Amino acid sequence: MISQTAEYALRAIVFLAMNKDSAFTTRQISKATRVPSAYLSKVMRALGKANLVKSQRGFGGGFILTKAPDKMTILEILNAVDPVRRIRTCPLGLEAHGTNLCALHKEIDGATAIIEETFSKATIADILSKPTKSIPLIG
Amino acid sequence: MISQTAEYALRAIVFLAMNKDSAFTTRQISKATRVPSAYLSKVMRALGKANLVKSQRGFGGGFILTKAPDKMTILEILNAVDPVRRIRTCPLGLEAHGTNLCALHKEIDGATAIIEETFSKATIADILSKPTKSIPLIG
DNA sequence: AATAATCTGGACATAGATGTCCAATTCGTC
DNA sequence: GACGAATTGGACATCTATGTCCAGATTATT
Repeated sequence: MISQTAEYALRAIVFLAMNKDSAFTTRQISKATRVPSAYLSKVMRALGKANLVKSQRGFGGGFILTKAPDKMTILEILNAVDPVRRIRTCPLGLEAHGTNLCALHKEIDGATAIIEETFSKATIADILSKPTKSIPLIG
Repeated sequence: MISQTAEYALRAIVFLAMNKDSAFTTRQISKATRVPSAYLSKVMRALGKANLVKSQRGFGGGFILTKAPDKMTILEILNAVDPVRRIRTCPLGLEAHGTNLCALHKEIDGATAIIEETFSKATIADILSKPTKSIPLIG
C-alpha cells in the first residue's frame, strides 16, 4: 500500500508529534520507531527538504516539527518521500488517448484519488488523539 | 498505487474480456496492450495459476478467460500478481502491540481496506461498459 | 581553540521488481 | 511421425528501493 520509506517517515513524524516541544536526534528517533538509523537519516533529510521538519546540527541538535500536528496531513508526508502519482495521461502512450483515460485507467486513478482524499483529511493530530489500546509506536 | 506488474495484468485481462470468445497468444496480447511480451508471458502464468485465465499450448493455442467479465473483479487480478496486504500485526514487531494496531497503522490499514473494498466491487464488465471517449487499451 | 555531538551529502552494497532469453514440453497440421 | 506454433519453467540481466558507511560541515560545551 505505502512504501517502506513512507512507513518510516510516518513513524518518525508521529514520534516527533508525540514530543513536539523538543528536538530528537536520528538515533533517538531510530530507537523509538525501530527504523534503521542510517536509513532514517536519509528519510529525515527528505522530510527536511519538504519543510515538514527542521533540523539543528551539532551538539544538542536534532529534528523538530515545523508546524502543529493538526496542520500536518499524512498526505503531505507521503508526498515528501514517495509522492502519490495520479494518472493524467494514457499509460500506454497512445496518442489517440492522450489525456482521455480509458475506463481501466479511470478506475485505477479513481482509487488513487480516494486514497489521496483520505490521506489529505487525516492529520497527525488525529492519529495522536484516536483512542486505541496501543500507544503509537511505543509499548 | 499499483505495481507495474498489476497494471500489465489488468491490461491483459481487459483485452481478453473485450474478445472473450477466442484465445490469444502472448504475442497478440502484448501487441494490443503494449506490454513487453517476454514479461507478459510471466504475468500470464501468474494469472493462470490464480485460475483467472486458462491456457492452451501448441498451434492455435493461447489464453482465454476462465469466467465471465462480470464475475471477475479487479481485486482478484491484483491479488493474483501483487496481493493487497492488510496490516494485521504491529509492523514494528512490538510484542506488546501484537494484534492491536496503533492509530497510525489503523489509519494506513483503513486506507488499504478502502482500496480493497473499491476494487472488490469493480468488475471487468464494469470497465468494458463504462462510457468513455477512449476505447480501453486500443486506439 | 579544542572537542564531541550532530546533521549533510554522497558513495557504495544489497534486495526485490522488472525485463530478457532459452531449453523443454505440448499440441495441431501435414 | 515430423514440423512449427505455442505455453512452461527457470536462468540470467538490469533497474529501483532499501540499507550502510564515511568524510565534511555545523554547533554547544569546556
